[in-house]
Amino acid sequence: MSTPSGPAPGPELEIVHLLRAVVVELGLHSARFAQLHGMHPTDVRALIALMDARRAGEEMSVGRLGGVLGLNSAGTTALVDRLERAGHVRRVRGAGDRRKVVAEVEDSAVALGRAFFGPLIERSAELLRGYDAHQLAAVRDFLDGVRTAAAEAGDTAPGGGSQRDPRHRTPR
Amino acid sequence: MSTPSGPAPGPELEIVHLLRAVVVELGLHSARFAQLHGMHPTDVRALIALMDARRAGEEMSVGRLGGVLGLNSAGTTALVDRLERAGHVRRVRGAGDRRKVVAEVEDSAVALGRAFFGPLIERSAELLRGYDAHQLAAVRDFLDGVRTAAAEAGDTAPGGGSQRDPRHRTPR
DNA sequence: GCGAATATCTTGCTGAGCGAGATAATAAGG
DNA sequence: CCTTATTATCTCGCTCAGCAAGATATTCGC
Repeated sequence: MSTPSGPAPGPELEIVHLLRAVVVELGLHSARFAQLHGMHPTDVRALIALMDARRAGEEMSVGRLGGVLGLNSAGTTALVDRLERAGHVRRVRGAGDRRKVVAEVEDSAVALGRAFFGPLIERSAELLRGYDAHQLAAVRDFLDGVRTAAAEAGDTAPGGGSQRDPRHRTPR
Repeated sequence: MSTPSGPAPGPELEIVHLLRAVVVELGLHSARFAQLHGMHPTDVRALIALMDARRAGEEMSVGRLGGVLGLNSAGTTALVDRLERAGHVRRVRGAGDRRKVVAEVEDSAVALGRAFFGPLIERSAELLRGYDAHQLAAVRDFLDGVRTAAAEAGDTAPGGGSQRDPRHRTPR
């Protein structure tokens, strides 16, 4: 975000500013997780993407992972090398297409993430339990609206445009 | 966050998951801003911190900036060098303490940030205008609660502990 | 089966960030 | 006022994440 010295600090902008503060704070929390386990921010993002895929029951190939994270193939290979060396991930040849290499998170990595982020998730869920349906709907709609707005701002080409899974970024 | 394959996908966890998605999406939006202007994620974080300080009316020395971002002195010097070279920041000798070097954002950088993030901020504020006081309070309290929980999780030493302005990280 | 397309890996390089130490300015003592 | 310790920043050399280009292996169309 940024909110650079807004002239009118209305009640809405205060909340937007608060959301930005939350983003910063959660980013720092992820950084602590990374440092605690000798990982880099990108490694954490990769693990999150892999866990999301696992929960959704879909395979995450090395190439798709790179697309999600915005890395090229060389960087993605190095990333999976790091995660594999640390024992957080294992490489499995694609069942249907044997050119592909599917990255699967190890249960130990899932346990690591749960142990670190679990308390924060539980605390957040607990906060929400204190609200009625009317309020929950507001929170959900606001978050979903912001997410959609940010995603659309990326799709509707603001100049730079392509970042979403460019499969190497326009190889001529 | 991470929410690694929770066993009970209650209505609260869905919102927590949504918050994580928002964090990811806003991170990608910042990354687009960075790439659009030939900057790195750290540079964007630094500009945000500098604009926050400017709005709060306080000086941000090079050392304090490094502490906020979790960089050591060498990395911070290189960071400010980059920002200065790009014309986003200028170095000013500290008025009271002439050992310090205060980094000030140029107006052009503020304009850049406003132009890019302004629409998203405006859209978010617009969403909030559709809610009543009861709902606004829920959104505000939830965000503030999550922010506080994440910040406390960092302070109450989860093993790694010190990350918040460690002034070089405990030099023995 | 042969060539094009796809998916990953290898090689060499650029640059962000770290550790150690140099330099400059302030603060505390005598 | 001069010396010594402390604080703040900068310089140097290094490591490693990520990029570009090309090599290798597998699949698909004809």
